[in-house]
Order: sequence, then structure tokens, then C-alpha cells
Amino acid sequence: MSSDMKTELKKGSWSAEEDQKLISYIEKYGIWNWSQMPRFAGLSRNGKSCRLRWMNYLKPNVKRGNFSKEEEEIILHSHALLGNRWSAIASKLPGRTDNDVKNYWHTHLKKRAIIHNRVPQQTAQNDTNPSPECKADNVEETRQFDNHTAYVSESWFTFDDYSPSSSCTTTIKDHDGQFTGEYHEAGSPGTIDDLQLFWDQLCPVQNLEIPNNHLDAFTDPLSQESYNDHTINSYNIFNDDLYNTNILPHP
DNA sequence: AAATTAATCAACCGCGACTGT
DNA sequence: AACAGTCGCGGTTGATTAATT
Repeated sequence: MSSDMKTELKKGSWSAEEDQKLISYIEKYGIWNWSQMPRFAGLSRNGKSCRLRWMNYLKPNVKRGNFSKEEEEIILHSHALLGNRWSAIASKLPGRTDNDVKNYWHTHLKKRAIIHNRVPQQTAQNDTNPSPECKADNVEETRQFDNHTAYVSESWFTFDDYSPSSSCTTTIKDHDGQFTGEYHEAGSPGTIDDLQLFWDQLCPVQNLEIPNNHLDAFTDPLSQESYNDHTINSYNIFNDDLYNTNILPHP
């Protein structure tokens, strides 16, 4: 027959025998080259298929089964901050893969944390001291809970001195659309990681690094005081407040 | 009980990043 | 600088299972 026939690679679901071949090979020789490995392991699969099978199902410590309430909260919170960066979100959940998190989001959580509209790099409209270099990145998010809806509107700003700040307003309404509360905060990111995240979100297209002058200022202990009102910490405090007032069920 | 629709999730695909030549 | 090979990510698909009519 044609060589096409000989080299034809299997697709679709993995059999128990294939799984065993992959496991035995990796246990014996480790992972050295996904695209070369299948023929040494006696598998008629391409490297990508092997890698996916190993990473998502066969690798030790991959967690199966239902997601806990805590895991759900981490996904919701992380997604609000990171968007569809499934791998980054999964790294916060030991044993969960990006594919699992992505699937779980689409099948269970999407409805609870719906709208996430990002309008990158628009000139800020309502700044009291408008600067031609001032940029805003607006995020609007709606979260549905049993008895309430939270409308979150957040704007991140960066000025020509590269110092970022944010302003976030959350309005809580009940079933009938009646206003029941509001939360407002403004400030700058907290930890170095938060700051990097902040910049990642602010400038995703340009893929900018943190400007050195800002990083220097941030890491200078004398200037720590000016970063006390942390955006992300405030977000957590905000969530705690919601829990404490029973607007959100305690995790 | 059968047919239809919805939910789930494993796997595929294309693309960009990275590395070595 | 240009190219090829590899890897990892995220969007999407499609087969299977569960729920509903």
C-alpha cells in the first residue's frame, strides 16, 4: 500500500493500551521531544496529541472530579483579573489543567461572571486635569447572585509619568432592579505581581514592560506609603464586605 | 419508550513565542 | 537575518451522555 497508509496517524479518543504505552515510555525515558517520542514509544500519534493526553490526563497529580467552592471562587476572581488566560488561572489551582478550567468556566461559571468589556487605550474622558498622555482602560462586569446583581465599572489610568491608578465603582441592585448599595475605591496596585498584572492588562497589545522609573519608585520603601490603597487588596476587602453583609454567600 | 435537545468535556487546530542553526 | 523545529496556549469542534419533551 501507499506510504500514506503506513504513516497515517491515529486521532480521537485514547485507548487504555495507548495510555499505557505513553505512561511506560515517559516513566522509563522521560519527556525529551514530543514530536519524536511517539515512534519510539510505539504510538501512531503525533506529538501534540501525546503531549495533550499526558498533560491533561496521564500526568501524576492531575485532579479529577468536581470543583470545590474555593476553586470556583479562585477561577471567578482570577478570570475577572486575567480574562481568558486559562493557563495562568490553572496555575493557581494545583492539579487542575488549563483545559479543565476552561471547560468548567464555559459550562458552569460563565453565567455567574458574564460581561467583561475591555476598551483599551481610550483617552480618558472625565479626568479633571486631562493630560494628552492620559490613557484609560475601562472594564465593565456584571455578576449575578441569587438575590442581587453587581454592576462593576472599573477604569485604569496611566499618565505621562507612567504612574498607574484605578477607579472602581460597584453598584448592587436587587431582583427588581432597586438600588441597594454602592462601593467605590481608587488607588494603585499592591504587590509587584499586581503591578505587572496591572500593566499586562493595561497594555496587552503593546506588550509593554513595567517602566523602570515606576518600578524603582514602587520598590523604594520610602514611597511604599503612597501605594497603600491597593486596587486588588481593595477588591478583596470589597468581597469580604459583601460576604459580611450576606450579599454574597460565604465561600 | 422513543425522539429531541442540552450539557459536558476530551481532543483537535491554528497561531505565536522561543530556540537553535 | 532567515528559516525550521518545537512547544504551549486558547478557540473551537464533535462524540458521548444526560435531561427533557
